[in-house]
Amino acid sequence: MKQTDFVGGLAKGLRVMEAFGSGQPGMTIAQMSEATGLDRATARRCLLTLAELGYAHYDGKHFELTPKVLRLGHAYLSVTPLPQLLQPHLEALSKEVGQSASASVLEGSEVVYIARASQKRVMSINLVPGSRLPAWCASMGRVLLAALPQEQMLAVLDRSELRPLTPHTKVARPDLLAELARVREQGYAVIDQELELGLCSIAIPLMDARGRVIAALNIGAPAAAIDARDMPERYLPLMRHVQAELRPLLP
Amino acid sequence: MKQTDFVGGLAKGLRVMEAFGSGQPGMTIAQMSEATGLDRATARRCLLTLAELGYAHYDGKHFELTPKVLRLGHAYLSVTPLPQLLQPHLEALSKEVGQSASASVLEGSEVVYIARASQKRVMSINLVPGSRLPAWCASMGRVLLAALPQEQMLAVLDRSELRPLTPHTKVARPDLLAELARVREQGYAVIDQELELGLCSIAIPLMDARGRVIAALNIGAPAAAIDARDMPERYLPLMRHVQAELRPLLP
DNA sequence: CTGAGTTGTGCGATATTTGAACAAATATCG
DNA sequence: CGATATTTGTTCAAATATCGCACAACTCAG
Repeated sequence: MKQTDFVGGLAKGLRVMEAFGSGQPGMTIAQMSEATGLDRATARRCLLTLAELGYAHYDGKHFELTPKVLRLGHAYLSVTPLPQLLQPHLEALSKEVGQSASASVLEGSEVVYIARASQKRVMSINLVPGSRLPAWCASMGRVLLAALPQEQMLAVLDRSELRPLTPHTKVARPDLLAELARVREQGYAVIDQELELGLCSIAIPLMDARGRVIAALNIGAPAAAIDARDMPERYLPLMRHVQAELRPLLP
Repeated sequence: MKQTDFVGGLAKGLRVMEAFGSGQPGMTIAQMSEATGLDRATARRCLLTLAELGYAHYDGKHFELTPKVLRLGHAYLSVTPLPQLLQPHLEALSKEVGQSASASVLEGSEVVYIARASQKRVMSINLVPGSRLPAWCASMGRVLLAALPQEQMLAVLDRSELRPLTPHTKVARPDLLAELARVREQGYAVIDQELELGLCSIAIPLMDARGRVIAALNIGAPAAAIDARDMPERYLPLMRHVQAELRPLLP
């Protein structure tokens, strides 16, 4: 890409907006400068611009994002067919099994939730469209990684920080590779409290009409409600049904 | 605000991102230029920058947003206490009454959904956090407008396009003012298919510890399931309970 | 009252926006 | 169907705005 085809101000402003996500609700200019690596003067200008446009609020000391930023995510959700198409299926599935159902896509080394029907909260973190989890230790992430060409899959693992999140987390690379091979083989992934204690989940890939994996579908349940080993038998048939139903609808 | 404290490139880029929301999933450079009023060259630079940063995808002809933009909305949702606090209450409420429950705030002349627990789809439009509806004809909007100082409330109505969305929509200004006065009086608003045929809803304001109205809570139901006139009796007690529970928790 | 930390400001150097002109692609019409 | 018209995408140099630094004003704690 040509040097002159890049709008630096936009890139910096987006850096600033993302930086709001990690930290306290209110950020001062200096904190923002620190968090983004931008010059203080630049961070200040970006923040003032966001405030002027109504994306942020400034009380003279702290800046915070306003609900207006939701417009941006909404600009994606409302015109992209995939989330809209999935949502009713997730709701039906969620109701049928009495557990939360979600769909996500792979972005870099993380899965991004694009639709979700929640039944009850079992995770400490609140998952909404836009939430992100490390791919290597989430059920949908495993499914999506397993669908990648070997080379890309390994590249993602290389970039990931394989750190145990619970005592059950598989972190050894050989274990992970074996697990991913098994996932590719059997067409589904099961996670037993690897991401968060007390949470099990099962995921399958969603293919488009040409057979390319474009998203993943999962059901999450409290470990207290069901043993992870029973999840395939209990949930897979329904999930496969949704998978088959959606396939011809995806372009 | 000082002229030099404004980053034009950021403002233009955000205009571009929002413009994706209204239209087809894929936008050409010329369409974007048209939609934003930016010069074609500028629109192109913004789009290429977004593509370079991974917020958009470019196939040589059409640009479309990627799920990465969800990060931005998520930056708001994940650090703002209000949506997080509300979500579990909405889910409990939704489950208890078997209908969808939502929360929203006022932004300009629109309500923005900040949290939602959906039970089944009754509206043709898919509501998610970030969705917007005109305040004057939505139940939560009426509640939030009624809480505004008279002057601001009138200003919002002046800016709104009072167009009937269904045969039931109240559009006459005197009717609306009388309705808003009643809403302020009784502390709740009921909408009977004014926004969409077949949809009824009831909303109440959510106050913070100091009594300021900061958001609204609603329950939406198909007109087939319940007569709008029965909603207060059936749903208000539970909603008031949530309202009272939340009030001391809101800063 | 000091001093560390933070915020606001002015300015030269640098990078970006602009608008028109050109090239490529697509649509229109005889 | 081919030629012309129209739209679209791209390039370039001049005009303009931004960047980051250094410094001043301010705030808050000890």
